[in-house]
Amino acid sequence: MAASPAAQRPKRADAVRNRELVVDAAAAVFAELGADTSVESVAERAGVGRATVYRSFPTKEHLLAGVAVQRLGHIRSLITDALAEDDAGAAFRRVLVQIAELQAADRVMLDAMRLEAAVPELAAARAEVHAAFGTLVERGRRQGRLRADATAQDVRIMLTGIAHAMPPELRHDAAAWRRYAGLVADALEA
Amino acid sequence: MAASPAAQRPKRADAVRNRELVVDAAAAVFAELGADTSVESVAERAGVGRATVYRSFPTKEHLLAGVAVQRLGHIRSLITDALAEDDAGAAFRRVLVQIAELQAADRVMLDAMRLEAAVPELAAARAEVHAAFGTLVERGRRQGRLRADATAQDVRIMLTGIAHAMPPELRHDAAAWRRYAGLVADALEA
Amino acid sequence: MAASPAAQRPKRADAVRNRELVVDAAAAVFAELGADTSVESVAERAGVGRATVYRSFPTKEHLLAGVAVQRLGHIRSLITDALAEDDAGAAFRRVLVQIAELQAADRVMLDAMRLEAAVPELAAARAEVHAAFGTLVERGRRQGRLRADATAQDVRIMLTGIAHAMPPELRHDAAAWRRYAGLVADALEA
Amino acid sequence: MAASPAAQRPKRADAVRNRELVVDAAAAVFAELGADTSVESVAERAGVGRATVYRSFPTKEHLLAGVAVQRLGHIRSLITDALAEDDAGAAFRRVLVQIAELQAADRVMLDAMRLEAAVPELAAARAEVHAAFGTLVERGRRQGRLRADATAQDVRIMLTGIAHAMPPELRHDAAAWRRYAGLVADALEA
DNA sequence: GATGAATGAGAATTCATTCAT
DNA sequence: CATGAATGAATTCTCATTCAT
Repeated sequence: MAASPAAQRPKRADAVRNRELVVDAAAAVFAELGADTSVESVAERAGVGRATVYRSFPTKEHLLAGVAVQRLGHIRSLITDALAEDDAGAAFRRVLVQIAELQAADRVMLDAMRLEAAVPELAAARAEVHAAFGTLVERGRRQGRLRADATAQDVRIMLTGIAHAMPPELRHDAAAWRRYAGLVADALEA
Repeated sequence: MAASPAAQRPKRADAVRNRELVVDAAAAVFAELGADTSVESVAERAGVGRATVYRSFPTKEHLLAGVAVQRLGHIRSLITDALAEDDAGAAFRRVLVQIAELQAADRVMLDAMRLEAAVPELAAARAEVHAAFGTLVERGRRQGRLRADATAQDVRIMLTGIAHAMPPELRHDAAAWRRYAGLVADALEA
Repeated sequence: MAASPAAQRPKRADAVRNRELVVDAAAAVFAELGADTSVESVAERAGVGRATVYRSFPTKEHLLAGVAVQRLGHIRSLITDALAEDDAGAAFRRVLVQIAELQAADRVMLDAMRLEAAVPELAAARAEVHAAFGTLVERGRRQGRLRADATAQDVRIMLTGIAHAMPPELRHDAAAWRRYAGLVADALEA
Repeated sequence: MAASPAAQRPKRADAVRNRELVVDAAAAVFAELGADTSVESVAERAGVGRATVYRSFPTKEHLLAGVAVQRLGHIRSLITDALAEDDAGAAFRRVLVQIAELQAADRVMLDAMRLEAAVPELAAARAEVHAAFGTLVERGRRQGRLRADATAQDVRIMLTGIAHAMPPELRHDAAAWRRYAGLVADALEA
């Protein structure tokens, strides 16, 4: 019965559409050229004026955060799916691969991770993913599939790290990604 | 046997000294504040004028490359030492830890790694380290201590990646670094 | 006798109401924060959309002029009242104080005064006030209460000037205002 | 024997010259068009690049302050001269006229006065002028030439105020300025 | 008729790099 | 040779104003 918190301003259809256009463009541009690419180029890619970007995102930082939130949402759903599985070890390994594939060809996440959580939505999204991952890792440990000291943070550090260090020619090589995800899994398994 | 004087530019003593001052300053500043810190601040730290920096390095990119070359030299010597050891497995693990410690609190290397090898010295230094690492890994494989598909590139990707993804509060935590180096070693051991 | 409907635009009741809402909001906002505050904030204060402001005022300049006209109307009525009094000297002094009080805490008028009279209503309102003041001063002179060379313009320059130069901590100090109005009167009295 | 405080960086001749060029240009431009004119136009008037302005003045605010300091220095010396005179009343009146003439055609000072004293040199210059004026007024009061409640602040408020309210067509009319300075003197004399 | 969205034109500021002393 | 000065090219962000719902 209570209105959903976001329902305060139902927002016009075109505004919503443009916001999405912008986030997608930002995701693409930042992924390709790094987070210090100009807002101008994001606007161009989105096919809107520079100022339109600023309508949806008061600051470049917010824009970056917006991209990160989107992506974290995706990751979150991957983990949720994995939690529905019985075999925690297999699920863990699969999620790693999926995330790795997601991050292929993408330089955004780490830049976004360096952001102080000045943007509340980003902090929230991070916390959610971290919690979900925590559950997944915990289950793996309890089933004896992961080493006792494995943490969600380990996963994050290693995976996002690899994503960043990946040389350009391997960025789109799914097999390579699968292999590195596997190595990480190996490192963390009991 | 002597090269023509003009071609070799024997370089005056103070020029050499200044070059070193500048590289060291750049290493320090970039490590602390990231590679997009201004050339001005590097000059200031070095105690020289801005233009003096440009005398030794025609471009900011060259400066960054200079820092990377210095660092790669250091890493190279670590590997060389390791190659003198008998136990390839132990040596490998130790080098990982050493490198990890080197990279603690340092944001330069990855930025430098992203550099296209426009600067020849950088390409050379990279190749050298890569080769040395290749030898080390190869020995480890032959001794059956590393998995058959382990490569020098794996090490680079995982280590530098972790260095970048490391959250600030762990950056200076040597124990954490040792732990992650260990995880990488675990992942690559047979 | 009735003008053609299109030419006169009899204006709907709500349109009129909105116009007033907007002028009042503009008066408040500009007084508080100066004339270079955004149209957006005026709209917000008025509780209407930005575009609604532009319906009543084709330009920000017109909006500023609107505020000035309103205020000049007020001043005008003060002078009219004064003209009904017998003692021109006392009346003059009283009006000065009243105007001073009006302008306390208000940064609009001078900004508005700098406006070229591109807006006809503003020119008209100015002329009216000027004329009324002229009459008042003239009477004072004829009664021998004001110096022979005193003009309405003197009053305007000194009063609005003081209003602008008044330091913030005195802006709301009615006693200080009364004092300065008195000084101006002293300067202009015979 | 001690080096003068400013002697820390003797500054190159061309730098000094340019700084003056810039201040003068700023004084002219701001006087003519108001303090919200772009830095660009100041640079253009000075015949230098925009960034050159920023070399001498880290901020537009500093630039404005610089202009104000220059002007306050001038005013200060006028007052100092006046203090050397015997007849405080005449001296007072003369200074008012001189200052008025100085401020003719100038919109800067008031804008500068609104500046929070974020720039220390400005605060100092203000304090100095204020103190000197205080002495002058005090002397006038003691000689019975000025009213007992006259203050340096009164002078500042009235004079700078008038400067601001002066209509454009009178801005360059020295006679008008003399007249208004006289009115202020009248207002403040015993 | 009213609104929120979109936008182009600036504005301040920073920085890598080149030049005159 | 070394330096500080100068600069043009970007970059982030703001705002008056016009448009589509």
